Amino acid sequence: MKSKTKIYDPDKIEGKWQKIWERSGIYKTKDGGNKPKCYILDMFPYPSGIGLHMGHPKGYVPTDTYSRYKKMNGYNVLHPMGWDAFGLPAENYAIKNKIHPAVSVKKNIKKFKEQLGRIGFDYDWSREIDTTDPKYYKWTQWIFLKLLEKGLAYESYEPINWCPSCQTGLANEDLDNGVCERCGSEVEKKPMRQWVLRITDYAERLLKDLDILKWPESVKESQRNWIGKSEGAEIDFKITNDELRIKVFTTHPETIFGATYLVLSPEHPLVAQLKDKIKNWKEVEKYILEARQKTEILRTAEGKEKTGVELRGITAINPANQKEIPVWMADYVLAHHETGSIMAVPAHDERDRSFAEKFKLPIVTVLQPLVTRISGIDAFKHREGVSERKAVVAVIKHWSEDKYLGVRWGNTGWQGFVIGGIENGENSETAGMREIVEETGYLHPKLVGKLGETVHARFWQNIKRQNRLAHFEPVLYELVDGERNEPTEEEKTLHKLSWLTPEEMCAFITHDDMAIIWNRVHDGHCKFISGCEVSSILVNSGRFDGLTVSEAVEEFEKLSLITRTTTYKLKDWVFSRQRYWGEPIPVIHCEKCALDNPVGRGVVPVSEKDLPVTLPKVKSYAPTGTGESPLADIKSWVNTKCPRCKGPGKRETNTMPQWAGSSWYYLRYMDPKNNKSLVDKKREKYWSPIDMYVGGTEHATRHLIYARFWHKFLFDIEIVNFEEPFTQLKNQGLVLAEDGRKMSKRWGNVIDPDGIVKRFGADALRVYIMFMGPFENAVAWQTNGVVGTRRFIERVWGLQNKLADRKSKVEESDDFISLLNRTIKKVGDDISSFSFNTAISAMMILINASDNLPRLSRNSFEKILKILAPFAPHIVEELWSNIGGSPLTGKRTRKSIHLERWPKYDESWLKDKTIKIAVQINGKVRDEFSAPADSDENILKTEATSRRNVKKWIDGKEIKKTIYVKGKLINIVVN
RNA sequence: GCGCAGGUGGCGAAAUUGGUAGACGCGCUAGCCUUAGGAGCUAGAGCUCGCAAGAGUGUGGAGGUUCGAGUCCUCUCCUGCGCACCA
Repeated sequence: MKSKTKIYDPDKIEGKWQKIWERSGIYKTKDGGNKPKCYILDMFPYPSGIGLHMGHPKGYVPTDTYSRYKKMNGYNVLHPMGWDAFGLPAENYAIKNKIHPAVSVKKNIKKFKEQLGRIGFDYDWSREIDTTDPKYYKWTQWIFLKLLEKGLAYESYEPINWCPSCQTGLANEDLDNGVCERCGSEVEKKPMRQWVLRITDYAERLLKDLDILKWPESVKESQRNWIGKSEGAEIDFKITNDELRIKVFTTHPETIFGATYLVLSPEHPLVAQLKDKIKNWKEVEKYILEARQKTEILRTAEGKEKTGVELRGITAINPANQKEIPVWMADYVLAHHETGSIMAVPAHDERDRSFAEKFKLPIVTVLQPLVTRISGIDAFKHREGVSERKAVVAVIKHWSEDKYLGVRWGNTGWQGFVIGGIENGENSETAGMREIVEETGYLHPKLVGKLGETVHARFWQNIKRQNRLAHFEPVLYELVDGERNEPTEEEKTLHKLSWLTPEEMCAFITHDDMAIIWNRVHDGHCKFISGCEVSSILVNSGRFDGLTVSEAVEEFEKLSLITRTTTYKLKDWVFSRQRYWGEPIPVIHCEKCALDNPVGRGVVPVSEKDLPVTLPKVKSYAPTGTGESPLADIKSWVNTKCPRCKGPGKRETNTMPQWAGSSWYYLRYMDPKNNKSLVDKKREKYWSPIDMYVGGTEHATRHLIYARFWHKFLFDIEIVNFEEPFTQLKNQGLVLAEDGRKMSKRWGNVIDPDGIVKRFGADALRVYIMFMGPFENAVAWQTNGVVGTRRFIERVWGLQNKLADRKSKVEESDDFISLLNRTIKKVGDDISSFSFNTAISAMMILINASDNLPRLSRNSFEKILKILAPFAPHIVEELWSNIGGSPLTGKRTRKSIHLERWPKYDESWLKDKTIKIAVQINGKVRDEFSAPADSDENILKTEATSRRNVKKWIDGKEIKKTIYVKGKLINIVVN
């Protein structure tokens, strides 16, 4: 009999094992072998001076558990960690405190590593990387050289986003509603030289390959939005009496005949060229200046009220109908979007309509709905001829109630409104009057008005055995009174009439053409009905009238009226920053080479053997504000030899953005020490792609799109063997403060992981983080919750006192053994599906049950420790080692529990021996009883009906049927 | 406005995918015990009525399908996230 074990002291045992693990190297990963590989990656942290925050373990602890589980299941797991250490905070800290960023970064990394170490992760630290290490950024620069070589990096002089506070240019991705996402300053447009990466060349692939990724739908959707593909056409509008043309982009080229005016954005370059011709230049100039002063936010925040000014003296020719149309300027047209100019089709575009209405511009309808019956007896037969007919559709309102007349055509089952042909000499209104009297017998219809555009319908007329194309003119009438001629018997069988409320009418209508008309009367709630196909055909479009949208677009294209194009919202990646703390862009500017080759502007790449171009020491890290980085001041560094002509050259002084190093870091972990290549081909082939990538949602459109872009490029130049870097992605939820707000210094509600580890131990913290809610959920921190998981951990600790002696046999109940087996299965399944919270809940149930046993067998205890090992690695290692000693020698005879195999469960124990059957009467639970698992259905039913609690519900009633759900319940249906 | 997630006790949440709603944990209540602690043990608890047995009711709301609905269908309301005068 063992003596009582000492008190659980996480402080002691956790530190002890962390040291032993590190010394023994049990977490070192081999590159290769017979085991299947599994690459599990956490998004690496930016090592800020504040140290670890709760968000880090929220993501890192679950992947660590997942990693340990995979290892125990025979996988060769790569689970590395490193530092994304370039970036503004370190630089700003340097400016303020005059400490070189490299120094503070080193200090921060040390702190981060210690803090991570205290939580007990299984990282292979021999593969640690740091993006600011020249040995690392040599390869970041190398990738840039390759991009340059392939024409994917270029210098541009277009105006870019400039943050006046951070004193640097920014990419579109770095803006948050027009504001610098880092400091919140209003961003300006500033023309300056910059390096840009041609990410747009990859737009289509970046979009298409999203389909093969196992990523959260929301992240994929964000990326689709960001790429912003739109298919349409470009159309040139010639300016009247001028050689100049206005190019517009539209997603609806079929509406070209409806383009009644053009609109330029205030920034449109053509405006300057047209200045002399514009008669109201003063007014236009004022508008331009006003627009320039408004920020983008202001412009859009003003809502839907549109402003604009006509360019008097300028007109354009609509190439479709040669009509002269006015040209306007308005800020609802955005300069940076597509061509910065539009053809306005007010009849079919909401924005254009409100603009046209405000400024009294013509509105020409060029599309009308076409409904084709595609199923049922009246389905349109595409191969047969068509006879056309004009008809009126009369919607008739009741004289005193809010009801409308529904007509059912007795012989066809068709339900809708009064319909009749329009005869010679009639218009739709008069034809409708006549039809109402003829068809319904009501004598006093009053015309209310037409109901909008013609609705076309194609269907098969079964009685006449022919296709019909009907042009329905909808007209609304109201009856003055109910006076009526009694209809003939024939009429009565032909047309069954009923007065219907608007809701009833929706349900009554059988075809979409009628639904479209009804929606014009009764605003919009009528759903379209299956069996019909709704499309549009052209009208008011000259000889193209009657064509479908796709037919028209095809025709226009043939005539070169339009040029079909696909555009993307994604813009090329502005890649240079006028700051110090980043990778130097490895090129040299040479004036002599510029003369030899004006196209290349004298940009000469640093030769590969001279990489890395290291950051020099500077006196001042502060940005110069001139649009040049602080590097420009270091003459000894800037002035160098041109690698091509050996003449004098100047180094590029811009640096790369923070996203550069993180766009490929996952490859370096595979082969972190390689100084011959970025990554060894064999190793890359072995480890790629990443099987599980975990991080926060804030990287949905930047890091994840940049990294995919670089990866695809590296695939193209055959550095990597697979098109996508991260096959599976998961986002951990936020940790909110106890008050439900974000944790922030400002609110004083920050809980730091270190403090929790000190008070409760790393194992309790780990278990709590995973237990607090589903992995992806944002959940509020509760320190009391950690108390709960600490209690759980201590209960596990206490189990060693129940441990039976090696020699003595222990009888554990069937129930317990069954529970143990089921828990092994459930915990494994749950880890695989990232359902850590339910895995822990299952283990709690098991531990509670173990706690209630008088004695626990060694075998069971070991299994319990093993399934707990991925969650609470320290305590299980301690307990494992406690029971590992031989009672004779006292020597430790076993290796770490983390090198053990995941226990197997026994299928035969997963089934219950006895089952609990619930008895329902009409679906309500009234009783329950236990029975052997193999009980016959009839015996169970007999038992159920004979029970007292059941009898009182069924006595005197007729049992209509009895449903038995195997092993679960019996439902008795009575009336 | 468009798209994507979600709405279940006082709280975090479960629910084998159509079969006993609320497992597990926090908090709470009562009792016990003690080395007075952020401790342990036992019991209780969705809500309403009731001393209780029990009955009614209950997964944002309204309908529907079904012997049976948190789960499926229709409509609707609310919350979070992304995009947004996107041509």
